[in-house]
Amino acid sequence: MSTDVVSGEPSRLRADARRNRERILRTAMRHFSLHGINASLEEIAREAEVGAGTLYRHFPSREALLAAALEDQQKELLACAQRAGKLADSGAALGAWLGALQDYLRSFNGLPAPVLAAVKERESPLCLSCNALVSLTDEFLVRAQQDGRARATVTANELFLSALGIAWVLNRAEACGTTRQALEKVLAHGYLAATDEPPAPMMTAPPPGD
Amino acid sequence: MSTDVVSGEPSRLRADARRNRERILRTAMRHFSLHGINASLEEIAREAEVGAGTLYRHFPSREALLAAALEDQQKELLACAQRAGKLADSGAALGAWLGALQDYLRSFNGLPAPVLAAVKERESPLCLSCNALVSLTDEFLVRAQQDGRARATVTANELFLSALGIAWVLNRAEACGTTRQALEKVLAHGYLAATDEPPAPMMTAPPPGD
DNA sequence: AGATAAGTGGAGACAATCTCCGTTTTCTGA
DNA sequence: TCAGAAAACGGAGATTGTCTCCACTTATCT
Repeated sequence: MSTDVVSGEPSRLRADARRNRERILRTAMRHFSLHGINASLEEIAREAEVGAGTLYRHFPSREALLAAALEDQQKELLACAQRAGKLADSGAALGAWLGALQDYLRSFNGLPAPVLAAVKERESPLCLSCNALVSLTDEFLVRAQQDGRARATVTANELFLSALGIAWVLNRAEACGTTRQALEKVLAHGYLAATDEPPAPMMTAPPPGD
Repeated sequence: MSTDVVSGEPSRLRADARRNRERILRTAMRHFSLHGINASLEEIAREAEVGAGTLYRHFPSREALLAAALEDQQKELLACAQRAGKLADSGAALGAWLGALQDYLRSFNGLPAPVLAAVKERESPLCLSCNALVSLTDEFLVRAQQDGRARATVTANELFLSALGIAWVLNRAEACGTTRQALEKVLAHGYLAATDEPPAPMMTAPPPGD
């Protein structure tokens, strides 16, 4: 928000304030990467050489700081979405998007929790970007559904939340006997055998030749 | 552990110790139910009218207290497993088990987190029961796989972790646009259309007429 | 009843969050 | 260029929570 490097906004912040904000942000990114989203704010303030009050004035809550610290990764994610959107195969596009989402959710350890919280609490600083994530998921999903590549009864919300759940597990459980690929595959195909029961009263799947 | 009401163990605990343990446990169950697994231990001690030291001697960690407070629910879960095991339809049995698991994981708000942690940390007081949960999942899954009801490439670990992920989401997101049934369905069938691609190099799918 | 081992409780060390307000720094325009 | 006003700073301290330590109390055994 407030001051993008690129956007020409002159930033009404005083020079020292802008400097401090930047220091805090840089330090926060390091600490969140290193120690997860629960990194000590006190510690961040100390290392950025500002008082606690300064940190809290710039970023009134952990989530506000988190949101600011995630800006880069969000841009990266949007770029991935752009690329995925250009894939001809809508099923592959959806897969690519979900993969990118997993990457994003791994930016900081424990990130899925505040993201999930932001989905419901509409006042969260993360809320804006979260809604965007659900919307994007919706776009990819709908396109895949129109091509008969995704089940028609799945909603974007369900899919997004499931992806969040997987990300949460992987955040803590990687190398505990499972891989990201394995869980993504379960999410894609389910655990039931394909022949078990027609899951949706969907229109006859078109033959592979478009 | 230590003293089951039923098992005849005379309990080497002194009378006052046993009394205190019981008070703590009862209070803890209330607080965990009310405020989730992060309920203040200090508060629990105060309300149980014991010193902090007493609480920590009986239950050296939050997880130890949690494990003790969950004994009842675990019994209930095992009973469910018994019942599910008697179902003739192995697919339905697996579904019933996963449902019971969801119920269990909703005993206290936030429970999936320590359960997941316990899966990897082998010293956790919750570890024992967690391993049992994975084993049970395995039994149900294998049976369903033998009947061709579950995909052969899914492992119990993957399925259990996925269920944990869903439980985690539901713990916090129910009424945020999704229901438990919806997420369970996604887990069961996946998000891809059934015709998309044979998910496993499995033996030729039998024609719909069994 | 008296000895002794088991158990108690709460003071206190420590860590983290967040607020408040006296002080310092920047900005502005005369 | 230099006040004066406004903006921002920082850190002390209130608060809450976890966990330990040990002087004291209480149950148990003989």
